[in-house]
Amino acid sequence: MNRSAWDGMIEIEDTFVEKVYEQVARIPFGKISTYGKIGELAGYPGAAREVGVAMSRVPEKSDLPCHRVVNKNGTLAPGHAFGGKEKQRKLLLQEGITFREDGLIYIEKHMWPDESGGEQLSLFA
DNA sequence: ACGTTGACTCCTA
DNA sequence: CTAGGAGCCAACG
Repeated sequence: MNRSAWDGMIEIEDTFVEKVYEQVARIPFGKISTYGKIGELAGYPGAAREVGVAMSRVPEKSDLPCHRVVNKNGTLAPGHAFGGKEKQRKLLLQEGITFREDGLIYIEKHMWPDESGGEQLSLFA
């Protein structure tokens, strides 16, 4: 088709960033993931830093749930996103994410994908 | 091709 | 908690 058909469309780029966006978009409601894990899922293990950069490049109009991506420590972004950590914390709270008293997220509780033993997926009955 | 940069992660102090 | 340093990797000028 002509390029006119792509008018206004984002160019299809098979880049690292593209795949990262896909993985982030797959994070289910009420779950969170880490930069490193997202990069790993995207096929770029160890590229946690670039995942962060990719997030910063996300257009505001995008529906990407970037607030569900946190660093492994359980802390939120320094504040570049969402207009501050407080806002991100609120977004996560609305999704049922629980925080510790020190403000850190229970990573292990809401981590996605859930790779813990697989006791949940084992049930078929 | 090279040097910088960065919403990372791990370590030490 | 903060402050460095090192390793890591892709995007960008």
